[in-house]
Amino acid sequence: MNMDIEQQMARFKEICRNSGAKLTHQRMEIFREVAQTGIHPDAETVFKGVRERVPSVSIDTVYRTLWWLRDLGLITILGSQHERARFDANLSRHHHFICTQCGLIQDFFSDDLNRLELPDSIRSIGRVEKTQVEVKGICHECAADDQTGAIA
Amino acid sequence: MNMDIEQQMARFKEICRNSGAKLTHQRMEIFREVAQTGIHPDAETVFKGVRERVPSVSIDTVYRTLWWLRDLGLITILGSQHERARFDANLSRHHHFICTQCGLIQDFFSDDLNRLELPDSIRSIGRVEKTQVEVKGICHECAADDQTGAIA
DNA sequence: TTAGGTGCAAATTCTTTGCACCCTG
DNA sequence: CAGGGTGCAAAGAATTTGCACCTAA
Repeated sequence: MNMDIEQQMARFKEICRNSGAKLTHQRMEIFREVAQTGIHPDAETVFKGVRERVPSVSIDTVYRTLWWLRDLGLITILGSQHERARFDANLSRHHHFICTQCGLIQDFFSDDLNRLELPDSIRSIGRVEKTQVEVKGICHECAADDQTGAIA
Repeated sequence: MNMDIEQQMARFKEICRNSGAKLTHQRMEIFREVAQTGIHPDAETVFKGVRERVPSVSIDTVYRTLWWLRDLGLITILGSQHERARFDANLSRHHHFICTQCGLIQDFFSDDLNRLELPDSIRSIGRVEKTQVEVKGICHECAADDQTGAIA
């Protein structure tokens, strides 16, 4: 189901090299930490784990590296992005489209999606209270902005 | 699809009264602000909106009220909870079970869910890059802790 | 060698808390 | 009138930044 850790490390090294970035000890250990755990750690947790192997590592390097890994597409971030809490008063059954560029969260509705069947394996994890589909992508407005040729 | 705003306000007032809490001007306007917008605002955005109508309101009241509204079940919070960014190196297709009590995020897999059909309405929002199912609930460990009778 | 990367410490930004005063019930 | 709720200001977290030194290539 998941890539072998050494396979992931190899892929990481290759992408890193290709991007022209330096392959430092810290970067390798930070990526390894995220890749080898299944717990979806936050920055602090990654930091503590890496520090066991690289005692001199600093929290700001962990942050810088995590965002850099995201930019390279080697890791993803849960939630809308690396964003603050956002609130929703719509209690009716709905789903979310999240623009990964501007942070827009747009509701959408679908009876089909409301009827989703979850796999049995869920029961071994816990009691389900709510199921929602989360779609990530680029909203039309951001797509247009990109074309209009902003700085990039 | 969505409750009418005045209907929502009425429901809010009732739940508020039933809970024994006071129905203050601030609380009403903060709830109204979240309920009347579709943009899933963050705390700062709610604050700015409410301040137009209640200039004296303070940001800490907004935070306190938002968490209180969540506790009453009148609003929900997007993302795992009101939590920090969390990272994921598993790039293969998977879905998440999120425990709303302890913050556990557990991956699960399902070919059926991978084959989800999104409604056409999605196309009017933007270009889809990734679709994931997010299941929220209480994990077995938390459920067990609750029984063992902690403080509550 | 040398440009990018790191660690440190300080700055920001976001969120929470203590406390005196205020207002709903 | 009483007790919960609010605003203020200050404290605490979480995250980012400037800068001098370090190190992979």
